[in-house]
Amino acid sequence: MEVDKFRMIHQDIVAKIKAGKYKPGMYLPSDTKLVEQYQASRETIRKAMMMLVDEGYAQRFQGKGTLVLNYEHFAFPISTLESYRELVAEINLESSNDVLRIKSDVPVPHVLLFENDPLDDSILVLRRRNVEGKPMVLDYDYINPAVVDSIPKCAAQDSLFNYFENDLGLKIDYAIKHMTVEKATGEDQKLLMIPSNIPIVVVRSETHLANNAVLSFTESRHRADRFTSVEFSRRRK
Amino acid sequence: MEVDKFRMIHQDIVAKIKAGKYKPGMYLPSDTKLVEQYQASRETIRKAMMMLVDEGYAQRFQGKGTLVLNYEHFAFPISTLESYRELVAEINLESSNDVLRIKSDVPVPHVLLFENDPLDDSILVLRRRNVEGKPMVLDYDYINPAVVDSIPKCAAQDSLFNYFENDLGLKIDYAIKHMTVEKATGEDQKLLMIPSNIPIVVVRSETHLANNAVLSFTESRHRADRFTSVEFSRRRK
DNA sequence: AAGTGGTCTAGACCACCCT
DNA sequence: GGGTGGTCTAGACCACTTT
Repeated sequence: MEVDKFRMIHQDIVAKIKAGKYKPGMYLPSDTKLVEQYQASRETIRKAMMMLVDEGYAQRFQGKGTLVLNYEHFAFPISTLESYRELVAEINLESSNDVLRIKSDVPVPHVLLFENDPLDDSILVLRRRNVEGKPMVLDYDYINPAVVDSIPKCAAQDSLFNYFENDLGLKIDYAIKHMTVEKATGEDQKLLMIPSNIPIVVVRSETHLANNAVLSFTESRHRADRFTSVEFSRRRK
Repeated sequence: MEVDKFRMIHQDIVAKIKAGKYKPGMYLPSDTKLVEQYQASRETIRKAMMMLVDEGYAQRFQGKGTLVLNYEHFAFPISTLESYRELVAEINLESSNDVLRIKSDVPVPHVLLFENDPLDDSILVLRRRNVEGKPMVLDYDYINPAVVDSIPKCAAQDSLFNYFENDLGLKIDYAIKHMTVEKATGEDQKLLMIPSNIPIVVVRSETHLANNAVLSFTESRHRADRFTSVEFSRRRK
């Protein structure tokens, strides 16, 4: 799948960390050794290493080496653009997906339009995410009909990200996400089966493709009492 | 300040974007032109450009050029390791800071210890952040006494980040942040002057230095009805 | 002194977009 | 075909840590 050398090296090392071949607290082989091992130039090795550092897998020390960190890679990081399926797969949670509505020609609610992006009437996909059998999240996806013709129910059932990337060949690139905490609406209470006093963590996002076109506007509504997010952040100066 | 060439170039371009010399929708000069302009090699130019891309300032298109994006750099991104002062300064909000408590030999609450990091009794700094005169956030900082001897009140009043980085010369590197939504405690209600039905966004973090030592454990408690977070996220594959 | 990572270079080849 | 960005190389010099 991966064709670039530095990506392959990165993937290989991540796999070895996950497999426990490189454990937290250990030092990775030095750049020079990796140059040997992967038959690559040092800058290529460094590119792979910098990705590990960015993701919180490792930390580099001048004169010493590259330390494997013990940051746990799980639990809903809102700033990482990953699909729900990828996330729950990583934490080994049992989860299911109810497709509650697929409807064309739906206008995008005004609150979701952060910028003045015009968008024709969208395709709305409403899904409920259940973890361990309990309703956790409502996802309202308003999809750009100029990019995607229609959504087969099985795609929504499985994973929209998968459908967009693998079936349609779209390249998802970045998103801007706004997070707030709001009171549960009547629909929240009904669909998530919660009392009115449980607040909702609302994440509204605008997802763009590599060609910068808007793919979708999404509103994710999480029951706040079960919501957790873990972020790894590096200081930028 | 900046000594590295690629950092200087990056800073220079960011400054030009902020000054409106490069506007959203415009293309930046090509790599080749920037090589000329800054008298640098192309890889050095690319390093600076990749930083812009990571931060959401720009997007690169093969065969076309580097487009300036109109992502707004403001509002509390919880995943960016920035100090409160840096953030509010960027949004031009009037804000103040009440130092409510500075106390030594305080044990770190158990909920803040994500990993099994042992830490001697810490220095607790409790502050209240007010925006436009209204209490918004309570910050409990439990600082590692092995790294920092004591906290002068004026440092807490101004900015702990500033004090650590500029006065003590510490190099802050990364943090792991956990976010949840919880009920307001009695202390929250009293200090933030809110009724009991307003929930609290709680961000618990563990901040590390460049030498990987733990600098502090922090618990930030935001009144949820005023909390907003904006994140820029790129897809990693 | 030897080994580590951090930066920078000059050059190469490729894939892509436009005219 | 000429310009753009994406990848990769081989080599250089530096700052830092360890022996």
